[in-house]
Amino acid sequence: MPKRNANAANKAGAENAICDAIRAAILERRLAPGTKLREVPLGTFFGVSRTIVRQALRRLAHDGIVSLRDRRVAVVARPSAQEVAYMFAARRAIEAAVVEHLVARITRQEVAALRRLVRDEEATYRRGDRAGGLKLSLAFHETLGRLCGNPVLVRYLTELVLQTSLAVALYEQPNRVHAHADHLDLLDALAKRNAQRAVRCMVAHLNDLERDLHLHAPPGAPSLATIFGGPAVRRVDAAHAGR
Amino acid sequence: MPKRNANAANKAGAENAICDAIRAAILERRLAPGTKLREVPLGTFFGVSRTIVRQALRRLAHDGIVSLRDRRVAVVARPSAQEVAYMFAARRAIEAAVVEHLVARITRQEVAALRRLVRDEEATYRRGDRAGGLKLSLAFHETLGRLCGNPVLVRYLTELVLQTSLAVALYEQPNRVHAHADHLDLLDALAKRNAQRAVRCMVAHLNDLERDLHLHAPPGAPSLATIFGGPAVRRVDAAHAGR
DNA sequence: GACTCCAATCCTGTATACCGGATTGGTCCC
DNA sequence: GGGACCAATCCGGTATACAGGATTGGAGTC
Repeated sequence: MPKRNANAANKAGAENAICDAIRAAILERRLAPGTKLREVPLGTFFGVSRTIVRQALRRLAHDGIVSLRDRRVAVVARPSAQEVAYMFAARRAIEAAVVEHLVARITRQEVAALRRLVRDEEATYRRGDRAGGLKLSLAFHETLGRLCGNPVLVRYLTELVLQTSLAVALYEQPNRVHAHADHLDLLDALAKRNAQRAVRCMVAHLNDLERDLHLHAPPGAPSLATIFGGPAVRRVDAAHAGR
Repeated sequence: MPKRNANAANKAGAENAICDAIRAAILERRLAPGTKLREVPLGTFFGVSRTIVRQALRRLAHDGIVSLRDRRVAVVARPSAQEVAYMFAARRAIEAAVVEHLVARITRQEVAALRRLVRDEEATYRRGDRAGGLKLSLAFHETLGRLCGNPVLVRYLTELVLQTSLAVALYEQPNRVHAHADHLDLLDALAKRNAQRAVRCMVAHLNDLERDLHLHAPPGAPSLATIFGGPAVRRVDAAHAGR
């Protein structure tokens, strides 16, 4: 919960606070792609000057979730279909590496904990809480990363998970169902230390995720169609049927 | 060549100029790990204020080649042995992915160009120009990245190549010989579209590179031993032999 | 003679002032 | 009535001023 901490905030960590708040807001779909991020209002809200906000925005831009065109207002990134393809390819590479590392070093306890996480995720989805389920799903991937023990891979993975999350927000099909089985299959392979199968599971899982996006259809406009629930042309056609 | 462009510089690209200059200086071993990077002198040299310098340093810190402790002067990063191990592991993952992508899409012309590059590198080394050879060796890896066509992977690769370069500067053995054969083997496998062999070549190549570092021995001090050509203790012992 | 404590200086962190381009709303013209 | 031009305002880019912690050289003491 991004609480207003105007005067109580320690100056030092303010930049991290802003970054975290924006990252969280993106993950939780409270910040849609294309949303403007003005420096002064953000600074006022968090009780710091533009300097700090600017640093935070720069960092987020480097992480690929904020677009920082010259002399123009910063906006939440709206990756093109092409860019989404690239980031999924990169994510396959990174997560495959994570899984390979993990096969050698994961413990029974960790597998058990992950299984619990997946079951929790499944239950949350079944309960109809899509936002919560999504968050747990991401937590699954990030936990895998942390367990693999390589901070460099973790950094890249975290970055890509965030960007991917943005991509999903932009291109997802509304009635999509999340495949929980994928995660369990992967855990099975990990538990049996079957590297090839584990990697194949992970890659297949990410392929599914990507395939379920519809990367055609223009994200050109700020997705008015998404806002109003369907292609605007339909409605106009219906209203002015005689034309 | 980082030329002083104090007044002639366009303000806009100054930050990039600083980043590029520092990156180049690190690659060419003109900036040793641990070197202090003070904001004011840099700003004076490049004809901009601390604001720009600070942004550049921040970016380089994000890229992992500058260390930015709080309230202290920025320094060129000196990765620990542990961190070096992590970055090599990550680099193996990324470059393996690059090679895998490349197998499917590389053309005969591109292979030929790469072969020329390797021969050039070999000749440069043989001529005794170690700096030039190193640069061409890095160019080989970056060219592979660019040809693979995925900008995300290229970004990570570039980052890791730079960091690795820093690691080599810190831990290399002075009498090391560069193995040119590795690159040619890799090109062979690529030309024959043998993905498995190509990946194995690349991984082996990076393993060799890492193994030839001596990651023991303290990089704790700014490496006085390196500066004076040998372990300082020896000299002291020799001078005060009776003690 | 060497170690420690202290003060002057330097350097970084943050805020803010100023400049110039982008944006938007109004007005004029077609 | 619609579209294009223009001006006022907003907003981001850069430099700079100010504050506080780090560093270093010197003086004092054991």
